[in-house]
Amino acid sequence: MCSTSAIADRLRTAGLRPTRQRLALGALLFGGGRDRHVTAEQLHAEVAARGGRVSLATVYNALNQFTAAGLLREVVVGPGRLYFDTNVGDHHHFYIENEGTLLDIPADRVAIARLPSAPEGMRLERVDVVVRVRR
Amino acid sequence: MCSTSAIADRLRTAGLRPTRQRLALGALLFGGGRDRHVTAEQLHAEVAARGGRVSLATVYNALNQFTAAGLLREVVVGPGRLYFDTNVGDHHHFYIENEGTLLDIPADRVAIARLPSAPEGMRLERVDVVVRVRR
DNA sequence: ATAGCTGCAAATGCTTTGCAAGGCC
DNA sequence: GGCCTTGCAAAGCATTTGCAGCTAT
Repeated sequence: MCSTSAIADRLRTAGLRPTRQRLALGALLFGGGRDRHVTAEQLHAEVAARGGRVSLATVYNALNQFTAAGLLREVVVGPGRLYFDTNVGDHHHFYIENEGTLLDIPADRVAIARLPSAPEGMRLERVDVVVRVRR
Repeated sequence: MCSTSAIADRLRTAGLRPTRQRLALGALLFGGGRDRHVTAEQLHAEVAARGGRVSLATVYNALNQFTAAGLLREVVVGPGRLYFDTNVGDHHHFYIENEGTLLDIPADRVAIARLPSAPEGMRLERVDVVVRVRR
């Protein structure tokens, strides 16, 4: 269920060539079965720790391409703190400020009532709820 | 109600010396009577447009000091997009993505039901709701 | 007088880009 | 082969910091 070929298929379906680098990153991101929140830096370190050789620029490029393809979602919690979330479904986040850690909050655990409608002529893109906590 | 001396008092109360630079910034931020959302860059340009001379570094420092003193609140909507909000009360935001504009949503226009409690041993800091829209 | 500010420029941190070399179809 | 990718290094932004000189109290 998380073989290399499954990831290759996933990339191909998204219109991305399954190169060695993208497969390595994809395996780390999607191969574990559970959802992840990573920064480019973290992912780069992980690949390196497993003996992979992918430049940081390529990690950034790949993450952006994965995001554009709908395989990932960006989560912004602070200036200069861009996370990529493998959970692209509807959900929200806890952000542990003094650790820099993100935790998913399933969409059905948060109910937003009485959200004002988007201003005149605007299309709603997404609603992000970030619950900031501190240990 | 928005004289220079009122702003000077506000700064003094916050433990900040009412210097020429902080008064100029304070007048732009708090003098208009209505709430504002600005970036350091924008505010710097505004001061310059009125003939004021304040360095960008000082604008950043002042905004951070105002925030620490509870006069402003930071709003993060994207990486490298740090806004300062003169409305320090409980409320949320519309973010118009293709304009880079923020709009306040009064707290009583949004009701968050069933928010999961903070994980074990964590103290809730704040809940940020950003409604991303696009024109 | 003196502790606190300011300005400048340099440093920092994160992310993007340009371009030549390499790899997938 | 041809076009997409990669790697490296350099550029780009937003923000912070170090330090000498200035200023409010």
